[in-house]
Amino acid sequence: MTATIKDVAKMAGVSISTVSRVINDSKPVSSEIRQKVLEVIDELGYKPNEIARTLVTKKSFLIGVIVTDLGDTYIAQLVRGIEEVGKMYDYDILLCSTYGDKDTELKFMQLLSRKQVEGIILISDSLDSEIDREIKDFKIPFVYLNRYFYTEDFPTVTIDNAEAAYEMTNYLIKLGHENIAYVSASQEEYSLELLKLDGYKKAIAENEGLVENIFYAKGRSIEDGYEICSDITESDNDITAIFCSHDELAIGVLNYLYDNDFEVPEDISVAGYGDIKTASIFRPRLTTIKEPFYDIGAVAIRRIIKEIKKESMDKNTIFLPFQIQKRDSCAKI
Amino acid sequence: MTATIKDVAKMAGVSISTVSRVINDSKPVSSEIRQKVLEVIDELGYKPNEIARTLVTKKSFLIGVIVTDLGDTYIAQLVRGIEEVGKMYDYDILLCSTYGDKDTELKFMQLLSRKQVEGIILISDSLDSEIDREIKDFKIPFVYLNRYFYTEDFPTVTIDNAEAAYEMTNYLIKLGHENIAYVSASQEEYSLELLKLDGYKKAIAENEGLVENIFYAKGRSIEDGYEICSDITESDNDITAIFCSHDELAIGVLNYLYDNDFEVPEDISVAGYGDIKTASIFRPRLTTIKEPFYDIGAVAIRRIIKEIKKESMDKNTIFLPFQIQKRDSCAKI
DNA sequence: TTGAAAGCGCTACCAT
DNA sequence: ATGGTAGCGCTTTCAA
Repeated sequence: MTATIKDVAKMAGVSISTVSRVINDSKPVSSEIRQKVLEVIDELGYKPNEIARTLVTKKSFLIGVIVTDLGDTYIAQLVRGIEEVGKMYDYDILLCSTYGDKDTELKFMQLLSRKQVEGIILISDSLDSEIDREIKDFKIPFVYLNRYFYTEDFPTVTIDNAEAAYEMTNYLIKLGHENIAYVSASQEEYSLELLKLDGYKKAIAENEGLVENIFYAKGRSIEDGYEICSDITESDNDITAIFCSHDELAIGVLNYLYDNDFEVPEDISVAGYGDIKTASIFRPRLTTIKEPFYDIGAVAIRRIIKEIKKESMDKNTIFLPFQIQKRDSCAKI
Repeated sequence: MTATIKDVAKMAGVSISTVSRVINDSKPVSSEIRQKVLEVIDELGYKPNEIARTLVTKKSFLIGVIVTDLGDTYIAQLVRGIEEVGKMYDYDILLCSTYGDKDTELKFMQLLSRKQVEGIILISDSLDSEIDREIKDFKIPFVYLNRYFYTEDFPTVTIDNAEAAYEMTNYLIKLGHENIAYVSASQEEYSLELLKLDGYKKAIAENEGLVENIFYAKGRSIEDGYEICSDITESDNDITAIFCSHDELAIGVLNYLYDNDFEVPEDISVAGYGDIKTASIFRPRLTTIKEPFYDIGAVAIRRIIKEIKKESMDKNTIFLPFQIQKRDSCAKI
């Protein structure tokens, strides 16, 4: 079997306390003995059992991360940020995918709690009151991340969505566009869509002569964008720019335009929201709002670790800066 | 503090053994006592500490997964397969990203071993002899996954790459193409590129009158594909189809063609390899070889779990079926 | 069917 | 500076 601290102690002719001291550097040990112990450790290939260690110290150095689907590139980016910063503080990530199912979400929360994670980051599309109760019971640091809803109920990190949509709309206006369509994904309550829409409306309102052209897609997928686009091109308000509330929608729009022989940006400009990976690969490259997914993940776990270490508490919602990523899909009229 | 088995025992007026029995269903317990215990568990919100449990049972239900970068969509797909099948057997995933660094790779191997994972899946771009030694020491189930090299040294799961390239080339030939360029990523030893190239060569050789047109890109990124494409279009052998050894290269090629006013597939056909997510989103949709990444991950962890459970041993290399994914980027000449 | 107790591998406290 | 030992929360003999 694998060597334990006992084996090391025996073979080195010292007590297990001493061995513990050298591997943890917790108390002074005479250099000869330390030397000897180190040798034995090397010889035996001894590796401390972190499970046993956790049992006594209560520190698992584990953070649970529950996601809907790693296949979403923005989620993968979030997890990258979480993981990388976590590692900086010696924390490991325990990963669970729900694929949107609320029951598994809850199940994983419990599972992670039993596995003694020191914190949980939940990335999910929708809010849930059950989660609320559950997480309060655990009383471990918790952060809730998502791209679709806003909430004050949970600690979260996000960007100022209204401002972002406002700036993008203004950018389009400055480019000379007078008929700017806005494609929203839904009208649900607490939806970030509402905030984004406000930004768009505000910009339109501030510019005399401009009117709102709002379209509601069925959802927020590429297909939904594709579908709504026919409505837009067939509407009689000579639209010259389409601003979509999600990159996925924008890519659907781009695809529709491509398939129907519209030139982008010559005939029509298209802007997205998010800057998912595909946005920069696609031709034409998508002008979009860069949501700093990696950073959001990084800040989220940083927040959790701070709370674990009982350092200064951040406020519930942390806002990160965004950027208007100007690329090829938008041009002057 | 959180309730322990002791608290439950005390409050239910039974021994901890009895409580253990009811939560594990390991031995018969009279139904009244079971009832009582269950009530107390519910009241206290007791959840067994999996760490303590692991310490005695030696079963952590943890599998370590070391990846280069979750940002690669194919890796995300692999991990999805790993995670989902893992969960079916109650296994959780401990995730580590190396970003290609060999030292961290090794560090994580050790870390995971100390965290008592029951198996390790390593997804990495290159082989390493140090890993070899390390993993033999641990003697826990191990699978090595990658897209670039072949090896008999480690258990792995892959597709028949030579056959895949052979079939794709044949498909192009059947489409009427006579001057088919092949874009390879490198000429390194043990590289899968060699196998793929063999497939291409074989197909060309079997068809009288056809000649090889092989181009070597600098690497396997989108940029590399973009770059090499100018060589191809400027060569004097009237190329009508380009078969790239990676989707990323193909997308670079597509982008170059787009930027230089070539029509795909009208002027030139382009085929990829891998079927990464972007391949199906892109316009034109990329014809490519579908590597079943999700399934590869799934089979990999299945193999590990089999080994943990000491079920029948698979052979070292498991081959999965692939598919020629016919889309819009390739057409009859 | 139930309970007592040993022990998993380790840390941390108390002695010396 | 070093050793002995209790105990972390649990499972698993062994007795009763």
